[in-house]
Amino acid sequence: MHRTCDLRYMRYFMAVAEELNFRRAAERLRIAQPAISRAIRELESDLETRLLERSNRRVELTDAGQVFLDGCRRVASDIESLIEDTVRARDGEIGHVRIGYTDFAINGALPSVLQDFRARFPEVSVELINMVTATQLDALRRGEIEVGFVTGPIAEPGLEHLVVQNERLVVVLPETHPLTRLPAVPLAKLAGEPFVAGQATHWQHFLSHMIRICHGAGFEPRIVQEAYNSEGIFGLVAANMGISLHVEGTHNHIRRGVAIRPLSDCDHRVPTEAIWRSDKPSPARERFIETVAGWPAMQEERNTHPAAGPERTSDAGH
Amino acid sequence: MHRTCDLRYMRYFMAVAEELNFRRAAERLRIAQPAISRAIRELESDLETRLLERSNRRVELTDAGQVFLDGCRRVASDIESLIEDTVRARDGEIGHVRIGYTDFAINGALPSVLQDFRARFPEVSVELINMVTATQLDALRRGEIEVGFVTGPIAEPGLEHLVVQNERLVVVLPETHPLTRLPAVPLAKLAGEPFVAGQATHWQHFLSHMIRICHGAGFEPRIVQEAYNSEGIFGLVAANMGISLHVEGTHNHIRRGVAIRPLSDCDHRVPTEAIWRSDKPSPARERFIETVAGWPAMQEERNTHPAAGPERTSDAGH
DNA sequence: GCAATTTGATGCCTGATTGTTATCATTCGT
DNA sequence: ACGAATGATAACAATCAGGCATCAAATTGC
Repeated sequence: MHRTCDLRYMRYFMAVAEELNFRRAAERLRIAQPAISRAIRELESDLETRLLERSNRRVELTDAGQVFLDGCRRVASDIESLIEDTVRARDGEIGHVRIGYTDFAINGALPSVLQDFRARFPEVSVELINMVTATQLDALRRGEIEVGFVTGPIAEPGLEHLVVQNERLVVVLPETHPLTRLPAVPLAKLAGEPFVAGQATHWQHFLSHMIRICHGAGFEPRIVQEAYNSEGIFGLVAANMGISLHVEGTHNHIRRGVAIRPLSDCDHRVPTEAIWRSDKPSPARERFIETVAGWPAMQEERNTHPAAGPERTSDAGH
Repeated sequence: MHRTCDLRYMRYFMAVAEELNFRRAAERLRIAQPAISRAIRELESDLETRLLERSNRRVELTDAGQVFLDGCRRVASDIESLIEDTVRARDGEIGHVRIGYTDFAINGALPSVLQDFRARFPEVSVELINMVTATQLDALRRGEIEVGFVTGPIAEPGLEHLVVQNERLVVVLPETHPLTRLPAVPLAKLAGEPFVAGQATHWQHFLSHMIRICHGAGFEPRIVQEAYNSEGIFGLVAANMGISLHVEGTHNHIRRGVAIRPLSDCDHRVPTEAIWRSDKPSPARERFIETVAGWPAMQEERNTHPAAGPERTSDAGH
C-alpha cells in the first residue's frame, strides 16, 4: 500500500492538525469521524512515521507531524495557485507571444499596439523579432513566432490576417535633387531615375508594390543599388546613389540628407497585416490579436478605408 | 465533481505530457490506456481547461497544459522532498531543541557536547537559554525547553536524567587572603569566614551542597552577601566581601583579584545532570540525549567515578 | 464512587472511483 | 486501398473511501 500520500488525506491531516481534535476536523470537512481516523492511520503507515500523538483525550503533533503539516500547507497553496495560473493561462492572461515585425510595422502602428497589449496583459511576455515578410512567413510555418506583422497582401492557406496599416507611398529623394522643389511628385517624373531598393531576395513583397505602380505609370524602375533594410535604403539615397519609394509611415524616420515627398497622382496603398496560423491557437496569441483588432486607431482606419480596413478573415475567404 | 485535482491524475498527466502519447504513457504507468484517457478528461473538466490538443494522431500541450505541467513537476518534487523531510524529522535529523544550562554546565562539558551534536546533526537547530536549576525545572514542566543542564541530584517524578559532570569543590578567595598561602585548604579553616554565595531563592541546589559540607566540617557558613550568578560571586570575592565555594570547572574562569584553592579534606562532589521529561519524546531531543550519553569524555568520567558516573535513569529508579 | 459524556478506534456495509477488456473511428504510411 | 497505430467509449470488475453502529478509555459531574 505504498501509494505516495494522497492530496485528500493531506487535507484531512491539515484539518486534524489545526483542530487537534478528530471530531471537529470531521465536522469541518463535512465527513464522518471514522474516515479521519483511517485517513491518518494510512498516512502514518505510508510514511512509516507517527504524525500525531493521540492518547484518547489529547491530540498533539509530533515533530515529524509539524514538518509534514508545514509541507502540506505549502503544497496545498502551491496547488491552489497552480490551478489559478492554469486557468489564467487558458484565458491568455499569462503566457508568452513571439512577434515578428517589418521595418514598416515598427514605424507604424506596432509600438502603440504593443503598449496597449502590455497595459492589458502585463503578465504575457512579448518577444519581438525583426524579420522581413518572407522570413516571417517561414517562421510562422515553423512555429517560431505566433504572430507576424508583414507587408501584404497575404493570401496563404492556413494563415489568417488583419490589416493594421494601409499606407500611401512617398518618394525618398536626395536633399539636393531637383524634384524636391515640388510639394508633391507625379509618378511619371520618376521614369529614368536610378532607384535604390531593398534586396530582391528579401524585399519581394514591397518590391512587387513598387514595380506595379511604376508599370501603372508606364515605366520600368531602374534599380541600381540594393540595401538590406530601410536604414540602408535611406543611407544610400542620402549618399546620392538614387531615389526610392517608401511608405508614408516613415515620417518618424527623419534622416539628414534625405527629403520625402508625397506622390501627386497615386492612390495605391501598401497594407501591413498581422498574420497568424489558423491552427495551433494559443490563448495569449488570441488576446494579442484581439488587442490588434480592437486598437482604437485601427477602428478609425477601418471607417476611413472600408475596402482595405482591418477585418479578420480566414484563408477560406481568399 | 469539483474535487480539486488529484495527485494521481497529476502524475498521469505528467506522463502523457512527457510522452505526448497516451499508449506509451499508459505503459510507463503500467495501467491500461483507457484509464489515461479518462483521467485526462476528468482533469480537464475539473479545471475547465483544455490541457492537451489531441487530434487522433498527434498530442500536444496547450499553453495552459504547459503551465500545468510545470506546476505538476514542482508539486511532485515538493511532495517528494516533503516526505524525505518528514522521515528525517522522525529520525531526529532535522528539528529544534531548546536547552537550558547553568553557569556550571557552560564552564564544563556543555560546550564540547554542543560541538559534537552540531557536527553530527547539523540540521537540528539548538537554542541555548541560561537559567538556574529551579527555573529549568519549571521550564521543562511548561514545555519551554526540551533538555536542562542542572545542578543535581535531581529526583523528580516524570523526569529522567544523566550525570554529565561530577565536580569537586574549590575555595574562592580574595587574592590577598592569608589562606592563599596554602596549596590546599582544609574545610575547618573556613569556619567563621564571611561567605559570598548565590541568591538563596535561585541557587538552592548548589547552596544545599555548600551548607551540607560545612555542616560536615562542623560549622554553619555565615553568608554576608548574595549574588545573582557566578560572575557576581567572583566579583564580590575580588572586592574582598568574603570567600566562597565553587566547582572546580571554574578554572576556565580566571578573574583578576581572585585565587582558587582545592579543598584538602573534602571528597564531596557536585553533579551536573542533563534532565528531560520522560513524556513528550521528541526525535531531535533523543538524538541530543544520545550524544550526551555517548560523548567520549563522559565515558571516561563513568569509568573514573562509577558510582556517580553518567547513566540514564528513569525516575522510577529514584 | 459511579453514571454520563466525550474522544478516538474498529468492523461492516454501501456507493463511488479507478482499472481492465473489448471495440470503434480516424489517420497515417505503404 | 488496406493495415497499423492512435485515442475514445462502453461495460464490467476490483478497489477504495465514506457512513453507521459500536467499543474502549478517559474525563466530568453529581
